[in-house]
Amino acid sequence: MESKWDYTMDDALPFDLMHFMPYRMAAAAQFLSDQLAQIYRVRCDLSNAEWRVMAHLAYSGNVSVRDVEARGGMEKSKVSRAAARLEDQGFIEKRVNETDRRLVQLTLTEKGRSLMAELLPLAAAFQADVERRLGPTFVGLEAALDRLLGEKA
Amino acid sequence: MESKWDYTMDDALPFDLMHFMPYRMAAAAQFLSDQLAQIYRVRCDLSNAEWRVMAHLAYSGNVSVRDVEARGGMEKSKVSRAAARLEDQGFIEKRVNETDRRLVQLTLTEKGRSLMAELLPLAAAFQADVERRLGPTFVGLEAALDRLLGEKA
DNA sequence: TCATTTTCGTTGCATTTGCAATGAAGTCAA
DNA sequence: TTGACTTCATTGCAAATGCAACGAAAATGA
Repeated sequence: MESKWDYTMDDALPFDLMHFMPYRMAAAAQFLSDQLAQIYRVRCDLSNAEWRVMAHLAYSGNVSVRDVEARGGMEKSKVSRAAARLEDQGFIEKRVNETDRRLVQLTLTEKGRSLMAELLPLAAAFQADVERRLGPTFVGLEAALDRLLGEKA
Repeated sequence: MESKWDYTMDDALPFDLMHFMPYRMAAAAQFLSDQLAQIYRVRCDLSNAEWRVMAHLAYSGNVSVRDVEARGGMEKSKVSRAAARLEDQGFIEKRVNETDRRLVQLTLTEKGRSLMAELLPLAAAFQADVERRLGPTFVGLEAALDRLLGEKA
């Protein structure tokens, strides 16, 4: 009880925000995300959520809303709405999976494939640029992310 | 150099999303943020934005809205609103800086200091746990984040 | 078989967010 | 000093978000 109320800002804190991992990781993610958005926003005005759905489709061919939710860590309502917007813009097509009629299969339209044919090289170039900028530390980052994200799966 | 990033639209997997750095970094940041929130949400119901403002205050003593915006990479309106909510809850106090009356100085109240006295050890323990989980890869992660975030400053 | 439970996607609703506009305060230069 | 410009924080507003509720479809199992 005493220590709780005797806390003052003069105490040495067992905490250093600038080296706090959740903080740094969020900052780094935001940094990269902003840079990437700046790149593809020159060519189209996809939101971050829409880009991620498109990337999943380019990666996996055709997937259900559930797939994007599970593998991408996005809320299903977020995926659903991003997909609706992408369909309105004519980039993807939604159709019921005849094997399991609960599932909605998302597929790129010709227009969507055409867009990604432009965007993916930009994304690849960005990835290469990140590797270049990180230099020798890139390998260490990959190892750490493998380990961290491996815990989820 | 030939790499996994070469592709054509006819390939089954034209794009290796699972190794795309912005994607992985965002996933890792989300992962850590969720785990951290789970820890401090047992003790209070701070939003992520509110937690970040509190952390800045505990770290820096007293700061202006602008300071949190600049150093934390948060939108100033987000900071402003988080600060308003924290003031309503009695965790912080807002007062005009008499030297420059444009600035709003944020300071922890006694209640706020008390809360952080409980939360910071939990944060420190979480940091230690992350280090432990990452093992030898932790050093490499730190180096990469230094390099990446160093570009901003 | 048929009732129960689970899975999947959408939607309603309240909250949060980003962006632009605003106003107050400070700075600078003529 | 004045007037134009800049900086800081807040707020209005539209869009995005998270969560819970819902309905349709499938799986379960008795």
